[in-house]
Amino acid sequence: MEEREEKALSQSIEDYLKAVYEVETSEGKVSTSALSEKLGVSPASVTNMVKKLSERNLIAHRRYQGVALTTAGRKIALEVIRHHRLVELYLKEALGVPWDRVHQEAEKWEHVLSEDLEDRMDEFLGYPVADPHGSPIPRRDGTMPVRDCSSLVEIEPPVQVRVVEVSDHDPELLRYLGGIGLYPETEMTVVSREPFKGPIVVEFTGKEYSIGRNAAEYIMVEKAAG
Amino acid sequence: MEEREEKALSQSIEDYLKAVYEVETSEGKVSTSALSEKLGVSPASVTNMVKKLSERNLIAHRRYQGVALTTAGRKIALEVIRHHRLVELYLKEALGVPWDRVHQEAEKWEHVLSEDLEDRMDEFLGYPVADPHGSPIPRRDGTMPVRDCSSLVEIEPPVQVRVVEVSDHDPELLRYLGGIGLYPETEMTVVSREPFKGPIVVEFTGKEYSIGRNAAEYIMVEKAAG
DNA sequence: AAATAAATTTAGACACGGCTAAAATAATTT
DNA sequence: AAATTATTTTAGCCGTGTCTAAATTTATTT
Repeated sequence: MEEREEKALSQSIEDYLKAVYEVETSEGKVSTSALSEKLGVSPASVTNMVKKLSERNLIAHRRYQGVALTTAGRKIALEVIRHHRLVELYLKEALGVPWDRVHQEAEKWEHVLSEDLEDRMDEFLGYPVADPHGSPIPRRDGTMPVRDCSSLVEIEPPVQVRVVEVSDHDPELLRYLGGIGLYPETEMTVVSREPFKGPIVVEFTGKEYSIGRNAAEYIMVEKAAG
Repeated sequence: MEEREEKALSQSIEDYLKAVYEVETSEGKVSTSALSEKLGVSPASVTNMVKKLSERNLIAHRRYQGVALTTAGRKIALEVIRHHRLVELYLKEALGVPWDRVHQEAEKWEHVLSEDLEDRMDEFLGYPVADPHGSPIPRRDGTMPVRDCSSLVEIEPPVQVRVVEVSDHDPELLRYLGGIGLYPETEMTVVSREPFKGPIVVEFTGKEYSIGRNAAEYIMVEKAAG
């Protein structure tokens, strides 16, 4: 019986919380400048908003030291991400939107999806655990599936791997990978890793492909046939 | 080569233009207070916004006299309404959302639907001409299908009619009508119209129903088997 | 036609979420 | 350790879209 108001959150607030979660996950620390870059706003705007979110107890802020999500903030971030990833998969499965475009659409849809429609999409999709890029979909209870995978650049060839996830940060990369048929679930052999930051050579469906380090960095894999 | 900027319109602006269109259609004249009521904002706010829309040449405004859409404004209003109605039908057909709830969801979705997704939904639905309540869906070219129908209260019994449209302004009414199986396309006989503002008696699927004037007012029909 | 009532507009304020420029703090060089 | 650079915060401004209270115009009574 405290001040549980369940007040509607603005799209901006949802975007900030999601960004904090994502930076927290990929960088560990969440600096003002990292958020500024991620959200495409000025550092001053971030500081401004951080103050508000911290007054609302959605994040914790130590001046000049960066921010971290509170439990309440993390819950909301995960809800937004769940919406985002469910929508991505829904758009691909139900409406045939190509995987390099679902992200952009989901950025808007994630903010207008009711719980009822979330459930309907979830059911339609058969309670999926990952979006079209292989990113895990947070569960309804606000927990995130944990996985064990590593970047393709860290793999010691030769070995058999399965693609788990591909970063969706660059549509161009997605089109390239889609073009050669490399998706999550694809099983392939890592043939070699060329020296001097050369490409990683992989083989699947009978063909060999040379994948540059830049691209390989964004491909997460796990050892196949464990 | 004038000042065609294709600037993104805010959700508020879209809501105002849609409201002007709807009031224009149902009342003829569009007063500040009618918009105020429809949009749930104060009359002063309406005047304020009207000024901006009129500077943008989306509506024409004569002080103290009301507003009217310009060609540009009408085009946008119809695009928003097309989105709204396509989404309503899509939610019902693809996700099984009951017809008394699609309106509320569509109010949010209409503002985030890309042209690409509009087309995909349109195709999925087989290029429909009406939403779940029977309201006509504006065409892509910005024209509105014209129809010839009248309110059930104006019908002289006895006569055979087909339901064309049911107002979606009240979810309660929709649940009631859905409960007795009265939807657009339903064919029925208007049996009698009781005097002293009594109910209209109709018959379909072998049963008779007494429909109060209040409800009947919101049911649009056309003569069947023309 | 004058008085009253209703509708509309103006004036001024506010919350939100952005911005730039300048000040404060932290990190890195030299 | 002092100086320089980079990061973060503060201060103050702006546009959007809302509000209330007061003034104005139009409509309706009497």
